[in-house]
Amino acid sequence: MPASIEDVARHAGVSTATVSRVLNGVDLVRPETKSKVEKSIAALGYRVSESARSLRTSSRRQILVLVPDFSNPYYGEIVRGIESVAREHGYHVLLSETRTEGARKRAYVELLQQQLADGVVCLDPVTIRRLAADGIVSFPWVACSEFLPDADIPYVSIDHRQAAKDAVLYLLSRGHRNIGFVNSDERFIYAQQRRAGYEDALKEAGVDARADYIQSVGGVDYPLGELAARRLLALEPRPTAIFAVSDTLAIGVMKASFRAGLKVPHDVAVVGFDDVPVAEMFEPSITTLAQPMYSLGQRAFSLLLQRIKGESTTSEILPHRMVLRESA
Amino acid sequence: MPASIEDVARHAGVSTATVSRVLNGVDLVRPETKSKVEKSIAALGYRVSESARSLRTSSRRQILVLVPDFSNPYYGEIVRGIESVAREHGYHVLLSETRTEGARKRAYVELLQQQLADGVVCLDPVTIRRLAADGIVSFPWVACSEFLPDADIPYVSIDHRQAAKDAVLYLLSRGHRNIGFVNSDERFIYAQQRRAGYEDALKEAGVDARADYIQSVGGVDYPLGELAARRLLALEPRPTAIFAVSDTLAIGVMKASFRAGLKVPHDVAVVGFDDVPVAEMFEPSITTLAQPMYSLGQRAFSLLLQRIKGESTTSEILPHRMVLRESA
DNA sequence: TTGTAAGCGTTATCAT
DNA sequence: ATGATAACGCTTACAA
Repeated sequence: MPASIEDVARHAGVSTATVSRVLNGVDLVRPETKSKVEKSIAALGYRVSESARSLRTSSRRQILVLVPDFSNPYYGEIVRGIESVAREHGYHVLLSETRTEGARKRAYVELLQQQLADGVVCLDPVTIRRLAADGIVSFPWVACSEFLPDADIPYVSIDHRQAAKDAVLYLLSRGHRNIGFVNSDERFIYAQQRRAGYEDALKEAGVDARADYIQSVGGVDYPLGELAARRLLALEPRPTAIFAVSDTLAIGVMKASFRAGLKVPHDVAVVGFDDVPVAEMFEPSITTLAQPMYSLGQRAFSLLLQRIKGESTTSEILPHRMVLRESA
Repeated sequence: MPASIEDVARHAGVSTATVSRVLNGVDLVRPETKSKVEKSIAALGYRVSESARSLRTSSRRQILVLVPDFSNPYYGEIVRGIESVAREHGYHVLLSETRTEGARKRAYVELLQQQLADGVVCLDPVTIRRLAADGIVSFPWVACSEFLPDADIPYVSIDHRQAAKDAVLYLLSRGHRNIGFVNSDERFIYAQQRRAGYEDALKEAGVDARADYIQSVGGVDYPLGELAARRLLALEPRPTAIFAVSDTLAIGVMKASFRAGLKVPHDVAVVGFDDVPVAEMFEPSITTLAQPMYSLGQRAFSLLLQRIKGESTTSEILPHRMVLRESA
């Protein structure tokens, strides 16, 4: 049996109220009393029961992070950011993967029904839409990376449209006119915005957008990138450059290009998105749009904390950055 | 204010004990009573307070997973396995990254001092050693992937020695005699065992082991793989094959090889370890030793659950598998 | 089959 | 500056 606050109180010859006071560093406690209590705490190896504290304060000091895919380093970096600042504020991080619809549903129900977390950072586009559609607005949650422009839900993200435009503008500046676009799932805002950015750049350069140059494959897994590239490379005229909305897709695109006997960037230039760690290591190394994943996570938690405290919040757009490497 | 069990009881015209009974599906409750209660629960939108339940049962139905690096997909897969079966058993997963010594220390202290989790799955070699050294044995925890052979701590892992031997045997069978070995940190058991496997294979083939063919670089980050390769490739005679103890290191090795103007596998064959998703996508695709990451995670949780329940447990060795691709 | 009530370990209000 | 004590919402003997 672990020591309770009462054991400490008895040992120190004070009341539990006093022990609680030194525990929480609130109110005035006479220095001598305080050190007496601290000695007893040490002597008994006492640790406060988080469960009791949670019940009493109705706060778990935990947040839930909903992640589409644990094995995607993009999300890993964001989670790192979230955790780093959560920890600073005494919060712990509960993780749920929403890869499958079943998992997503369970997570959703738990999120709403049990109060095991004081708030939620949601990285999953589908769940974000669902939360908004269900009008979940009193519960403290924020969107990160993906978001809803018009809903009243705080988010942290980048300017996807401008970022995509930057990428395509770069390709145009290198003389490319036939530029393929590999998108994930256009139901998602980030995907819509990146597509808009792609089209913005083309229009600005006076280049006609060809519908068949746009491949939306519904996800960001490697094989989907290969699939998109196979389709794109079969087109006439064949694109001389391909912009993919994630590094994983870009890798798939390159793989398919190699299989087709094409050299990157000589025969087809490839630009990715995210700048995950492996982007620098791939052969050729990947030219990509870097998102500040770690900061995205940090800011998302800060926003969430404001919501938890009931303060008003305002969404944030963080800067992106184009990283020039070998693939384009 | 969310409805409490008392509200439900009042609404249904029964006692809180009865509500609790239908909540937990225990004891006999008359079907009519049960449905009456269930109606009230639905009507009031009642959800049990996990905090109160935790306090009462002194179980949080949460486990803590200590992970060296979130952005490494190897750990991501293991965490997925852990979470999948944890969820089946009604447990939630708390995540802490132990990348830095500071984070590691904090996590360690929290692990021991607060009872915010019913148990721990530890993936971090350093923390595993520390827990063992500190004689933490009454607290329910298990090691996963890394482990301690002689300590009395349950673990799930693979036969690292045999796996490494398999890899090197394969290289030998392809005619290689000058085989470099890139290890991470030989303070860790898995690293020691893989090195032993490397030496076993050499000995079995009657090939002399050269000390300078072994590079221990202290970690598995990409740049460390490049570093190791630069050293190895400067040797005389130059190794014609390199076995690295992780795919990330293997990728670094290949990168450095390309930079040195060498072709893989023609000039230098490369074998990795883990079979992370990108191993198949790299150019050339990576021949590697696949670990059953997902199963590792699943079994680790199962073992932990046994410990939590106070049942006796026995460590498990899961099968590995060599995956032949293009790099060797 | 159901109800009563004690108690889990805190925090916070009100006295003193 | 400190103490007594009432919650917080649940589970579980024990009683009925």
